[in-house]
Amino acid sequence: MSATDGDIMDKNEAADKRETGTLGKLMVLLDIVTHADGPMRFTDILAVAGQPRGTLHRQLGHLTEEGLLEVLADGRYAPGLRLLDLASRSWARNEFRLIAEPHLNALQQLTGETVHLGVLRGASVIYLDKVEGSQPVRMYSQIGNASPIYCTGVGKAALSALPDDRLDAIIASVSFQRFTENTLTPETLRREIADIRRSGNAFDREEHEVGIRCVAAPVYSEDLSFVGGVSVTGPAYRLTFGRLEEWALPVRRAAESIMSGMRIGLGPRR
Amino acid sequence: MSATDGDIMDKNEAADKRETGTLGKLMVLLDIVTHADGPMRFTDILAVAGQPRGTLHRQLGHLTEEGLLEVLADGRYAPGLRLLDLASRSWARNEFRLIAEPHLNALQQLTGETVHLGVLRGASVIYLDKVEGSQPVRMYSQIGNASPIYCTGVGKAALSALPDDRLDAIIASVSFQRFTENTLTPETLRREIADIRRSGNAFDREEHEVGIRCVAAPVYSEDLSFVGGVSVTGPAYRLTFGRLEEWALPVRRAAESIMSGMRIGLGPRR
DNA sequence: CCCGATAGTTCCATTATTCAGAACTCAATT
DNA sequence: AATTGAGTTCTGAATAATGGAACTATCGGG
Repeated sequence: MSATDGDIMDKNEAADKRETGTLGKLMVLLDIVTHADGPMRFTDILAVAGQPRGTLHRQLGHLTEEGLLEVLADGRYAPGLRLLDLASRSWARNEFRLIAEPHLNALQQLTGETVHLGVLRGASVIYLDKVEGSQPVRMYSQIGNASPIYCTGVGKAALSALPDDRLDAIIASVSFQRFTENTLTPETLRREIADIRRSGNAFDREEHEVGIRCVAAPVYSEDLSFVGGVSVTGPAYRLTFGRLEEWALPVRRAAESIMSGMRIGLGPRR
Repeated sequence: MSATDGDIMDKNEAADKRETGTLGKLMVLLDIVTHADGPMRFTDILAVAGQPRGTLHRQLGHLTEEGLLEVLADGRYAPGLRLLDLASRSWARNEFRLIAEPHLNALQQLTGETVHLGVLRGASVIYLDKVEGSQPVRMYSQIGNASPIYCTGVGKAALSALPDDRLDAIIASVSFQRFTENTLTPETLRREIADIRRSGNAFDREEHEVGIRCVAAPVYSEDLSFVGGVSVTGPAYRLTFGRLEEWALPVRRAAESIMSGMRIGLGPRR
């Protein structure tokens, strides 16, 4: 009851209001640089960071010394390699991923299509793992990516596991972008969530990308400290609606296996 | 005058002496947690961090709020998902990786084996990219992983591009661990570096992992702001010594293509 | 039920870092 | 030579981090 209660007291959980002292300010800078289209010059960062020049200079210096940023030969700043090292370690040892791995492989074997494991974080889904059919994993091609909740199978599956208040909070906080003709709106999303809760499966019918469909099922821990989903994704010509229905059960089964694995693997230590 | 002149005169650039203010202290903690075998309790961290409890508590709190760490249901700390997100962004836009990608693919097509791109960072090699062959052989290699310099093809190739003083400094700073019967020692490494400088190719003859061999070639920018290498890696039964020789040239060619790509892609902006 | 031990959290005066803005250097332009 | 733009360094003043101790919670016996 202590660590988990992500109480919904604040509606304004906007990414802008941070209260993490010095670290928070530095992370804002790191975000600016990693989110940019390419390397940024000092002046470019200065313009968006809204900090005095002297201050910014020292901050970037610190980030660079720690390897979180890198200074290119021309003086521009780019994300640093230290990030890759940190991430690869955190990925390799992630408990949820390790527990899910065999089940993802099994599901991949069964379907022959790409299998994803994603987790809800804030109002996005972050992909924790993926098992591809013919081609092996291109690690960061997808893993680590943050994707919208409302138009991915995993995202919708995850949402269906949340209590209504948290669901409402998230829907309210997201701005719905229309990626394809089928992309949901807040209203249609709510209706779908109700369906998913009933059937146990979420579908993505070309809602994010034309030609891509998927079946997903929610995966969550009892205390909702982990909320995510598994999915099978593939091209529309292979994933006919019949196929989607056919694989709905196996996907659900995989999700359940992962969840029981989590109870065994994580439960005893509480 | 003492505070400012942080000239590069100090030889003792051991990883312990950081001068990055508050950020440095936090990064030490982040390293502790990401390098651990598993999630750590508060007290575990306290023991190795050597900080007062109150201080440590606040620091961990800040790291957690920023998503760099995560608190599990039982209170233990694990690396946070924010790291994955940051890394995936920095990876996707990495200039060197983007320039090298097509050449890595070509090399993979030609050889059918796994191709790596790695970069020197301090006394380790960090893998920036990997293109796997169609037959997945499970081996220790992952993007973002930091591996030892002295027993990987990419590592040795990278070393060969360095001037002697930097080479010496690195060799002196590394503790040589014996992974297999063939793992090099400081002396044999120096001899090999000389060979690599002459021939343009580095080899790994089961020096890191039994049954795994590789051919590599150095890739570096003119000003040595980028020092790394490309390699073709595979199981010993396929990568006979004859094969290694046969692929030495194509690997060198790929390295050269990447370097000329770097001159075009990165040069003009300097 | 109470005791002691272990684990984690909060408080607050002290101290060290960070801050902001101006002054400075350096190089490219006119 | 003078001007602009880009980046770096310096300073007292403001702020955030520090560390020690006091506090709470949880657990395992006796």
